[in-house]
Amino acid sequence: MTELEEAVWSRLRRIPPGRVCSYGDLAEAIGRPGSARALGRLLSKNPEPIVTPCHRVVLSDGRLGGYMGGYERSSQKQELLEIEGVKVLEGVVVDFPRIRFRFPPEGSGP
DNA sequence: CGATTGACCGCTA
DNA sequence: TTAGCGGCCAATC
Repeated sequence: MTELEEAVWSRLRRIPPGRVCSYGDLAEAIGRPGSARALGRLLSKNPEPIVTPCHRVVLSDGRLGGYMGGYERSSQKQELLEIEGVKVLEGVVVDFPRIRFRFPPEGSGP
């Protein structure tokens, strides 16, 4: 488990149910703005897809993006989100800017 | 080592 | 407004 991966999982676990963030948001939160695509690569090999809520990470325009290795399983990503109360229409998170989770500035946590 | 790949992002036509 | 395209960074070949 690399240090980068650990940083990613720990931030991911702080996103509450019913909220989502973008890959770019996550990248910024771990102090690596611009590495959104690289993070997607990491999430694609997420060892524990349920405990680590990688389904709460979507594209910056509100589209779902991939899940568990590719775009094929994004429907399952949608189901998980809807269970948490996130509405999705036509593969797009409804009202994405409003339910978007803002990561607290670094140092404000434990 | 360099080259390629991928669950992305933002600008341009 | 909607497509397309290049750039980005970390892992893999």
